[in-house]
Amino acid sequence: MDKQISQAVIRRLPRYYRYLGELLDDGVERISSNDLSKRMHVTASQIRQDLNNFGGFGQQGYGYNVAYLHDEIGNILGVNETHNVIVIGAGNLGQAIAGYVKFERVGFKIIGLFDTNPELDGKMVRDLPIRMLDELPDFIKNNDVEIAALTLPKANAKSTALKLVSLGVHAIWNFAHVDLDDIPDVVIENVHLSDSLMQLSYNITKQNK
Amino acid sequence: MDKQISQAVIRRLPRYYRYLGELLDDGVERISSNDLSKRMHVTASQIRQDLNNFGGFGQQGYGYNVAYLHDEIGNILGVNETHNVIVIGAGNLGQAIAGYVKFERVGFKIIGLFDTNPELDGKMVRDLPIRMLDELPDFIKNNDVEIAALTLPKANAKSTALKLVSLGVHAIWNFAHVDLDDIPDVVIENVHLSDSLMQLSYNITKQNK
DNA sequence: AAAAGTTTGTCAACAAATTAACAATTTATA
DNA sequence: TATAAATTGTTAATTTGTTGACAAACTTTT
Repeated sequence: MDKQISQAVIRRLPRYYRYLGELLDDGVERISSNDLSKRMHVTASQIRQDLNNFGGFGQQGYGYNVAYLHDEIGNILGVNETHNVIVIGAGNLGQAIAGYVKFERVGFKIIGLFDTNPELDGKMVRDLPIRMLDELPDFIKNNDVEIAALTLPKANAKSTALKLVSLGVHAIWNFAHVDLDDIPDVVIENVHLSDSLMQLSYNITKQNK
Repeated sequence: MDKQISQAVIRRLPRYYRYLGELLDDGVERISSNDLSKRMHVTASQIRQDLNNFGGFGQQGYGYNVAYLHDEIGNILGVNETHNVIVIGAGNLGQAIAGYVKFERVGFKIIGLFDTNPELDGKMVRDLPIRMLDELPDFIKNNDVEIAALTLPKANAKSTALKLVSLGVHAIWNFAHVDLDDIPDVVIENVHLSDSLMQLSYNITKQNK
């Protein structure tokens, strides 16, 4: 058992989830892989192949029930449970991420915001106080922190990540532009805005040739 | 000619560029694909294969000259020229992106920040005034705007993107969580933070099984 | 100056991912 | 209720991407 699912498939799941959510909002009850493929600009075959990694959610001659499939993918992604999140680095990006998780993302709850700058100590960002980094050990001990978003300069990212892991944080959502992939016992998701912007730049440059 | 380079390769280029930049900062003069592969945790074969899509930058028996290769990849990515950027949506994320591009990314210059909320009109974000969206046509006419970062609610994303394209913007860096891939004559780079967080969630959930 | 050691660029082999095809099954229609 | 149409799950074929291998070319050592 425990067939290994490729990251290529995992990367597509949130997109399916998003489209199914929209269909749900639009009151669509059922959809075939063919119809969905047209909306999403992917092949129907890929949709069926992807979904079948996790089980047979459809029915021949009928298609997929939108509400059911949406919920099932939600389960697979783990967004039907709540994950507590703290943000390390209360700069612009940190505050933006904190606000984003708070207002937009069900399944995630933002419970703490930390920084090293003493001038920010106690300052409220919406209804969360900015705390100093030395409060981290106690805070994590007293709260069930699952995910830490790292929105701080790359110089401090690695050491902070190691500290977080040693304190019991299971997952890091890394916005610092440095790779954090050789840390054991933790799940890392890198968001390299820098890389993304360069990819855009490449595609512009290519087009102008 | 004009061999099509796969997106898999393009996605790796910024990472090479980043590592080469660090080597450069550390004063390293030359590096072999083998040494680089160990640092980056990829195969040497992949590095050589990737680079050779664009030309023979190395030399047998010697390896790659760090400064030269860094510069060449910079050229390929188009980050050795300056691209003007405007940000549409002056919320937290918009301000964070504006600040990020301004202070961190050479090759990109942030020249405008727009919003629809009249209360924000004229407010300064660092040294940039927030402008109203109806100033866009004139602004774009008078400035060489290449990239627009979209940091606004998804409801307005598509229509705003279409408007931007009709005004002559070539590229969109899209942070709204909606796909903007069926717009012609424009290069789109989607940054779906939402998808990224769900991938993280999946990997946590998977690990707990 | 010759020999030994490195390391690239590239071709070939292999692996992974995507797409196509279709039998089995269900739904819809007559 | 029988027939036609639709659509999945799954296997097979194809395409794409990655890794291995090695001759050719360069660098370093003796």
